[in-house]
Amino acid sequence: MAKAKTPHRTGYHHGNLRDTLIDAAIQLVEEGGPDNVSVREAAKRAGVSPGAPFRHFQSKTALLTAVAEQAMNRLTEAVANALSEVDSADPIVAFEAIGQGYLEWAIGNPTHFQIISSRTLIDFDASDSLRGQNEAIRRKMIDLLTQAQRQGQLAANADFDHLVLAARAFVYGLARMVVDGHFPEWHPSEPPSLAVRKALHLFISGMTNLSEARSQEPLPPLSSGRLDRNGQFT
Amino acid sequence: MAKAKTPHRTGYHHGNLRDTLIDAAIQLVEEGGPDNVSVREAAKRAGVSPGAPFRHFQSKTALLTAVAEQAMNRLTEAVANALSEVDSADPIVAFEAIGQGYLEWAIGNPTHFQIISSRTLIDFDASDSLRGQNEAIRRKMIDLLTQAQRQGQLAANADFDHLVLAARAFVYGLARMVVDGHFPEWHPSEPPSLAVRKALHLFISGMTNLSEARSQEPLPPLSSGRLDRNGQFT
DNA sequence: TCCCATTTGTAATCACTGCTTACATCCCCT
DNA sequence: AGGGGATGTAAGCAGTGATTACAAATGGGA
Repeated sequence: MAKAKTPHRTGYHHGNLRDTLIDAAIQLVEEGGPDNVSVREAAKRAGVSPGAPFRHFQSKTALLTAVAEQAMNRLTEAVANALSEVDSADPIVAFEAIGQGYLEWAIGNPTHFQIISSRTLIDFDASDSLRGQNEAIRRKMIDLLTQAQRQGQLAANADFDHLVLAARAFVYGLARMVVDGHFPEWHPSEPPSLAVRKALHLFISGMTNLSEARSQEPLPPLSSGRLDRNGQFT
Repeated sequence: MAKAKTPHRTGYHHGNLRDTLIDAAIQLVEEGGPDNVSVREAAKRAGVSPGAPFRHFQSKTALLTAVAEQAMNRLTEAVANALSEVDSADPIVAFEAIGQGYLEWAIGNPTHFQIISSRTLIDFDASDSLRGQNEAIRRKMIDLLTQAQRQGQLAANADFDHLVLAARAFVYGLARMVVDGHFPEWHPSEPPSLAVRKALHLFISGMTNLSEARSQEPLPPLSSGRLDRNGQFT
């Protein structure tokens, strides 16, 4: 946990308000999702006036960004943990483990997942930490695919950029479906944690068996009509 | 558009406030996303007092649900349109077209996509229309996969449930990545509309070339440690 | 040791939100 | 013609993020 070493409130001054506010915000997030966080309530829980937090955070967004950074640390940790438990030299197995670790964390921490995935609740671009950890995961994925290619598990002309994009989109989509509550409509018959593992395994299987022939076929044309901003074809 | 046939305001009564409010809400959504919608502002634009909308919508959620129903109509239309333009008997081509139509609509109408995908802004379960149209698309996907199987394009023991789940997750994930603004981090080199098409094609290729052997391998084990609600392994 | 600038808190206030209640007005049906 | 139900208004509640002027505590230099 975000150890807030509070040196006892001395009366007027709090002592460690910044960290205490982050902890309060985390608590609020866990109780009722990102929308349950209000600066006032965080201040109240820290035993402080409603205006005090703004000495430490320029805005509510800044507070939630601090929460996101902690959440991202834990996600990175979970992924690293999943990787370290792989007892195989097969890079594809490791690749799948990343996805599995990501999904387990997202499903186990849905509200934190929502926060790090949002670009309206937090200021992602302003955080070196958030951008850096995200990029680290992406690099690891590319590394593993490169290894797989060297070992002949991927076609020599495999399209890494789109492969990584596809893998990320797939895992992100699964996580969001669970978190957004879309599972009842799309897969009611099984607990999400299990269905997600099976789907992931299916995806990895498909990825490694891409025949060069079909994947090199020309793309189907765009729909002839263009979409206007109301979704109508014109 | 949601033709609000307004029979002239007679002075006190509005005449067609319900539809007018929906239109105003749509306008607000298009201007600044779902968060830009406020009941008061919709009322103001309809030229009516702040309390009036509550005669027609029990809550803000109910108003947004009405917006979602209109958006869903257009999504269904876009998908149907994409399907009708397929000039091939290959069910896999049609399957890809559904994904392509979905993605084009989502990218072209990001805020409407956000609304129909949310389960907090709207009351999805309470709307027969929303549930029905969603289910119709899912059925169509299963139909096409069934045809593909009959024609030998999918393994005889193909796992339809998880295949449809995977396809849906993949397309949903791509759409959300675009809409949520994750593309700069994951695929900065290309316009999303193009990258998305390529990734989709890659996914479809992988799906149809699933070797039975690998996809029937046992699942890798769950991470040995369990995740607590803070994302820590215990 | 004292002093004062800096840091960190308070109090009051603003504009905005969703929503409710009591009351006014108008339309339509008998 | 008139009354009942539908639809609007006015006023107001509690809660929000954020800003401002002011007060208190802290700690480093003389």
